[in-house]
Amino acid sequence: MRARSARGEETRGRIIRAACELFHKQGYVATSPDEIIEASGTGKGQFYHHFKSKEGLIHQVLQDRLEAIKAGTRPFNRVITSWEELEQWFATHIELQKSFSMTRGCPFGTIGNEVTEADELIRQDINLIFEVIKNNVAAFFIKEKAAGRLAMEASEDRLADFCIATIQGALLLGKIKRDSKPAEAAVREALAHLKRYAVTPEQLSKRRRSAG
Amino acid sequence: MRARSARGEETRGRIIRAACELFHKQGYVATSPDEIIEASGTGKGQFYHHFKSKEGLIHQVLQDRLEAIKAGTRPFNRVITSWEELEQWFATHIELQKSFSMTRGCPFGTIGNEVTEADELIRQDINLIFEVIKNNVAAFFIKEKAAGRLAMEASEDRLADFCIATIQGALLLGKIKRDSKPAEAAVREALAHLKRYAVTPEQLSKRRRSAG
Amino acid sequence: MRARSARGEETRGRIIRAACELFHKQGYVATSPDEIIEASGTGKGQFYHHFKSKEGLIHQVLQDRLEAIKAGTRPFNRVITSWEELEQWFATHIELQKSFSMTRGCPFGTIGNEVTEADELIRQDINLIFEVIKNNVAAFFIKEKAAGRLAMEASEDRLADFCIATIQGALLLGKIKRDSKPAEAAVREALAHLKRYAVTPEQLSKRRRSAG
Amino acid sequence: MRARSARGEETRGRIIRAACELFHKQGYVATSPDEIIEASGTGKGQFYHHFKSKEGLIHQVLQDRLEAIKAGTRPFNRVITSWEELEQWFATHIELQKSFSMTRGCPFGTIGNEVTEADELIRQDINLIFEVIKNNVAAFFIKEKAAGRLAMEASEDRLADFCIATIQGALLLGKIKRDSKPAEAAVREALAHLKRYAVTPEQLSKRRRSAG
DNA sequence: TATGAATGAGGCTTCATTCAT
DNA sequence: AATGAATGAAGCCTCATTCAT
Repeated sequence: MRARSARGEETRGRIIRAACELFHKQGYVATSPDEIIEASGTGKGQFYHHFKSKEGLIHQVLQDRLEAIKAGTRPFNRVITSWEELEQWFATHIELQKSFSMTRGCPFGTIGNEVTEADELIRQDINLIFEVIKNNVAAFFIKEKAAGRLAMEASEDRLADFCIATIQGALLLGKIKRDSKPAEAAVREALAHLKRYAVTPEQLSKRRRSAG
Repeated sequence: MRARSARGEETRGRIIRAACELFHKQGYVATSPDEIIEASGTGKGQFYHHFKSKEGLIHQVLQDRLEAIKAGTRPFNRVITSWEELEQWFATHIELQKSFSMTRGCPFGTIGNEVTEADELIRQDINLIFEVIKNNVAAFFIKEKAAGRLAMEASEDRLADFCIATIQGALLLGKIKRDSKPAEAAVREALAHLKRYAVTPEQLSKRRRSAG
Repeated sequence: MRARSARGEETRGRIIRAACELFHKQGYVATSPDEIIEASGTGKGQFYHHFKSKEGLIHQVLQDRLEAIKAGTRPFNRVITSWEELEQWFATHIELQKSFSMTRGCPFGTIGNEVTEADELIRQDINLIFEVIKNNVAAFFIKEKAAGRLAMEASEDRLADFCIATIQGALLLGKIKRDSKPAEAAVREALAHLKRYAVTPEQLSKRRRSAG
Repeated sequence: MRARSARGEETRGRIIRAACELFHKQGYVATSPDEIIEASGTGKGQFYHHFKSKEGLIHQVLQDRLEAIKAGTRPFNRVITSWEELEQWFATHIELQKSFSMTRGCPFGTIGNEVTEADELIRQDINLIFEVIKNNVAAFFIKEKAAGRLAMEASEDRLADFCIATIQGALLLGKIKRDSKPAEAAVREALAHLKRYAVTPEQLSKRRRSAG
């Protein structure tokens, strides 16, 4: 594939960023190409030059986000290596929400919530993003289990789903109530639950001894 | 105020029901008055005869739902009197979702997720609905605690928020994945957590003895 | 014709008064039956019970005004018997306009200005009203001339048209400028003109002497 | 700002001209965008591409007229240099009205008559147009006075307001009566009044001699 | 690559009127 | 006489997209 010109790439990026911001703010259904064009400071033709349709743009926006998530540079998708970092993972989401005065939910949850049976492609894009995020969380539990620091009865997969569900639900609650407390309460309980699966060093050594 | 004529009331009801169904299916942003009019088999003017605007209709739809919830007749807002019923409360939500082939989320979560800063009135309506639902869940925990069947350190309020968040997140996840398993996984973990706060009869009698 | 019931007559009157006020404020094109119904505190059916259509109502409103004008009770259509009263006739119009903070024109001029070729009936109603008003003004000039107090070369008819035109133009100007000064300036010049036709008592006695 | 494409400019012009004609014929309240679109042979979107709203279009139409008036090319806003031309100024208005079989008033008066408190911007546009027209008339009186050909007691400003009011009133009367005679009568009286302020050459030379 | 003109379907709402009670 | 439900055309405007330059 021929490399796009720097100029074109920049315009494309501006459109994607403007769209991303607007989708987070008001969802994609409520966001019109005109609004994105206006916000990105481009012309009408540029929009359809870079994206074949509004749906195509949404796809590209999500691809873009997926890449960023895979890169793992953002706080909420950094590799989790400790319980503390898991705690931070939850906290970061709520901090983001607070930074918008509790008026927005999760950027991906917002989009996922909007999809209908007609938006199958978008659903798959969102699904992929959630898959990657989930795998990141699951990886931590897998690693912990492998190290014997997680109770045998814990299902890493289930715990990851539980994490995703809790944070999504917490953010939705926060947005609906315009209040961070219920979101924090939910997260607190979720963490309490997760930590019960953690095997402490003492338990671990005792277990090893008896096993030995 | 004099009672509305049966004729008008029926049309109004048809519009509300059609709207409710469409909002659940595709959200209120993506639903046009025309679509509701078509679905309810009314004329264009009737919509604006009964509701002052689309926003007004959304408000009425939510008022209507609120009344139904307060009445407590639907499975997901019936009074919860046992752990089994709590479990059922979670299950009912997922059953509803399954009945729509996992293509929809929670009717209220869907709406709540769509609200922007411009829809403050709707946000408040949704908030009220969640408040009522939460109180119903919280009431169970309060009752259990009063009976000494819930650990002292459990916060009934926080547990209720946790329940709401978990089920909302689970339904959203289920919709995005078009799969009930992750939703069920999340709910299973949530229930496991909640039950840890439960005090078993044996524990209870032991505790009473030592207290006596 | 059977007399209408007092109750019905009252509703009819309320509608006419509300319509009259709204037509003056914003013209009849911009005024909807709904608005009139709302302002008169009636039901939808009453409107079409008393008037066969919006146009029919306009006609009735103008008939109503015509009667009032013929009765000659309002300041701006009282019989004019002196130059002072003519001056007052002009002033009254501008005072009315001032009482609405210069936001409205003449109630009849406003309607007359709106008529199109499609509103032939309304045009005739308005025409009749202007005819009666004009005749009232003309009557003064006729009386003055008959008494020898108006220059022979003055055409009573033309002067009356001139009065109507001037006051209508003045009120329109006042409304457009939201300022009474230009309206007053126009009226002042008009009066200056009219008075030049007046024959003073001295001129009159001199003329009589020479004629005798 | 870069010049618009010839293509766009032409469409825009067609819309403005169609609107102008319709506003004159039936006022702006009674004229719908659809009607203008139809008359200008454009598509629906073009209307809102070129004008931000119906009100925006009205504003542009008036701006357009204002420019034309300032340019002074049309008969009714050409520079007035003699009493004969002033007479023509009045006559031209009535001729225009006659060309429409006495079914229309002044294009600007019609619009000015329709404005309500909600149309403040339009009112200001119309006001500006009347200001320019008035200044043109006033300029004649100012010039005449400067040349000593106008009575000292004449107020140029007041006379200009008087001219505007008279012609507006005359046109309204003409439209309401569908007859040019009352309008002509009013104008004839107005001119008679104005000419009384004129100082004839004989008076002028006599005055100069006595002053010398 | 870039601009914005053009298109027409559709979105939300009001209009004027008629009908049933 | 009175109420308000019903109707569907129309009003103003935005939408998503394509086309011409």
